[in-house]
Amino acid sequence: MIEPKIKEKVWDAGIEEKLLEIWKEEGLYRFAIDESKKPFVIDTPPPYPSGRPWHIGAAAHYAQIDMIARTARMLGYNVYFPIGIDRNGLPVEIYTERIKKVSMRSVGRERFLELCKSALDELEHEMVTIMRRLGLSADLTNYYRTDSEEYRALTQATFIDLWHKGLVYEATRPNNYCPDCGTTIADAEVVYKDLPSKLVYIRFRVEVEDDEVKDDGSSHSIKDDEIVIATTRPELLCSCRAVIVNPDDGRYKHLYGKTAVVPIYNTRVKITPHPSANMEFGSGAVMICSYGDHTDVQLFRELGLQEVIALDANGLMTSNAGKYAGMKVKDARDAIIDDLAKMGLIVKVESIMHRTPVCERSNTPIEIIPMNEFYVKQIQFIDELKSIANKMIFHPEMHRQILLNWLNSIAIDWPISRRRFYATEVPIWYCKKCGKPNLPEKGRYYRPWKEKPPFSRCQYCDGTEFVGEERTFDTWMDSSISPLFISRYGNDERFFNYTYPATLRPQAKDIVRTWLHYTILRCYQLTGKAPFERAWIMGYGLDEKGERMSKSKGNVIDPYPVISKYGADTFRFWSASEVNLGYDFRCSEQRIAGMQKFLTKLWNMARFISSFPRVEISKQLQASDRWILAELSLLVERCMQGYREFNFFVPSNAVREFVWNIFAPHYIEMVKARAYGQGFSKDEQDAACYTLHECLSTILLLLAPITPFITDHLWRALYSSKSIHLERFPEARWDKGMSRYTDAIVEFNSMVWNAKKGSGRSLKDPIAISIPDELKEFSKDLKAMHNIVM
RNA sequence: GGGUGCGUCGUCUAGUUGGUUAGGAUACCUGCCUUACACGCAGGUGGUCGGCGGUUCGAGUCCGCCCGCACCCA
Repeated sequence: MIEPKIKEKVWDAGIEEKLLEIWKEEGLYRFAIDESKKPFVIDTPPPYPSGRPWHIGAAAHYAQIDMIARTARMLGYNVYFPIGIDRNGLPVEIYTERIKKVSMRSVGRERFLELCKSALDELEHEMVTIMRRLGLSADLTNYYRTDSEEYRALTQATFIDLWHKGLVYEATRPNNYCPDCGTTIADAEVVYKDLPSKLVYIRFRVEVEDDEVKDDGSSHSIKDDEIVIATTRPELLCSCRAVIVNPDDGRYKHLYGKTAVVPIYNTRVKITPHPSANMEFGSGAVMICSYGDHTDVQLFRELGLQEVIALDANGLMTSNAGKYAGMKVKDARDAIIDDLAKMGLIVKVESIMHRTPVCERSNTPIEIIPMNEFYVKQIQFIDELKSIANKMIFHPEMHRQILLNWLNSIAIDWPISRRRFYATEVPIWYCKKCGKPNLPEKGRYYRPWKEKPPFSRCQYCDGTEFVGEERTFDTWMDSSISPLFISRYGNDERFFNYTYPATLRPQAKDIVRTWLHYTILRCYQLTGKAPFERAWIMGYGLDEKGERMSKSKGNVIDPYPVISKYGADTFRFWSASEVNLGYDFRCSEQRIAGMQKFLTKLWNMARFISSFPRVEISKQLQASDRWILAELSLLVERCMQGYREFNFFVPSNAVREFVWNIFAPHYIEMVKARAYGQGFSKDEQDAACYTLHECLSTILLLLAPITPFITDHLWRALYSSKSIHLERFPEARWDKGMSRYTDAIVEFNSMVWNAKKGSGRSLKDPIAISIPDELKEFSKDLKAMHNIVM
């Protein structure tokens, strides 16, 4: 009896830790410019540490990004796979305020920054640990942070560039404002939620002029009519400047051009037909206020109305609201409904669910308030961005539409300044004398709120005193230049030329309108090129019932214990074989656990094959050998189709199917006796040994990007002193013609097993059965396999 | 309300230009220690392909309407 080289009966995930050490020592995944090889640059998403635990869906996501890197290496590319951590902006500030129980504006800027930093360090540690444990083939000792001086200096440098190109401007205009976060936010940061709300029907008096000259000599008299408007924002009554009704709405035709009088404030406003009034909603008559929503903003512009600011930056009513000045929105609303009711002007109040715009970070309903902010121009680039979006390769193709939809819906330029602290500072000092903005030279990191300017004289007048800008940038100003940072834009020309544009941007579906869009915009503005050739878009991880995980639902799965328990390869194989690229996927621990079985199967198959010598070449291949090699070639082709699309669902399932349904039950059983040399010649035995190893080594190579641990361990144990991760993918080099026998072989074997089972015999008992003519070539192996006697 | 995408056994899915009894995995059930593996082997239950119409000799596949889910925008 021949001893297998591999002793253990199951794959021990503990070996993974040892392999991680070996890989680190060998420096397998170091990157260096090599002009002779084509680069493959992955613009890896820097994950955002915004709470514990990290999302198991994100872990699955990063496992797949690593498969992209390993696939590209095995395709022969020089792979650059940087890792970063995104550490700027609102989410971490809100997390810090909650965890450390402080308020940003009362604790002091300097102290708040320290608290954010320590919160980030803790969260970051967890993410890096998981990425390392998953076996990410990146240099994890050398990852970047978007809040480093180097990164922020680049953000500021690119801002300074845009400024000089005339792509940045400052303007006061109505914008989304989150009273809770105390800052302007971009449309991309606004989400809509159905919230319970009151729809209030209010009577407006309408003046009806009668020009008839009366007998008594008076020129005209006033006869009153009324119109009932429906609104969810009665507290904005003071800023009402028009009432609109739908032109198709027969109820109000007689009131066109008439004047309505706003209750309480007695403002006289025109009643105008306009298609944006929805006849079915409320009374069909809508009051236009500055500003209840985006339609109001648009109508004020369109109708040339004068805005009345009803709310201030703290979300309190302004003096324009009269007696309600200083009240919070909610209190003012209640008070005004009360007063209107006393005046008999409320027709009714309905409870409705209203689609309310809220701040995606704090969940607070946003207000639209005119504030002075910096903007990056994007409207004028939309046609070019669409053409880039149409040329870029999308995996999967269907997600191109998410970006196009967003580009089609963009209505305003991008407001980039924020009234927050933990972010990259807007690098501007204002001259105290003339008030004009002075920008520093790009090159280093500036903090105008605490530093003196790097210049002594105003570039516009002879002023020598300056005041630093206090605002910071939107986080996406930083993350949108990741392809420039990783390619050392502006720092290392040779490196930049080799690595920019990146080859592929992997990312999640929910940040297409932010990260994907802003990156293309910014990099195009700065370099004139799209930042990457391909966008690879993954869905969300849901819980086992298909619901989104959230802390309040209590259905969050912590990835780390799952990975430690079952091993990284099990987790990775689950991710590859269960997650269809671009679709949302369910995360079930039970199903992850089930994937262990495949690794054990692979392990034991390798263990069995390892008892036979690897024969270099065989000239005596038997029919069974040529048949399985034909199937092997088909398998290689199928896998490579998946790998070329970076869709790991295809190769993982193809290999599993081949191993479990064809190779192990049919081929291995057919050649067992021959491999042991029982009743066969040495040449025939060699042919079996050769073929077994040929199949196993090919299977290992085909699985290497997906399960890098077990494949490398087996590769080193059986085939090489070097890592499998230095190898190329195998080629389909066997004639595929013999695969025409597959169905007949499977059917015949099944028939024999059933016959034995049906007659109560053990599988090793002899059986008298005739082999079909078409399988004549295989009869020697089949007889030995089933113990067929004539 | 509008737009976009999606909808195949409980779950993950295959299904090529429309062509026999819709294939596999997982879960479940029933037998089996057959010298790699009981984390195994063999066998089995389970699907009116979201619904209704239409085109066709024939539709999971093409067309229309509707329903559900997700995202985006009013």
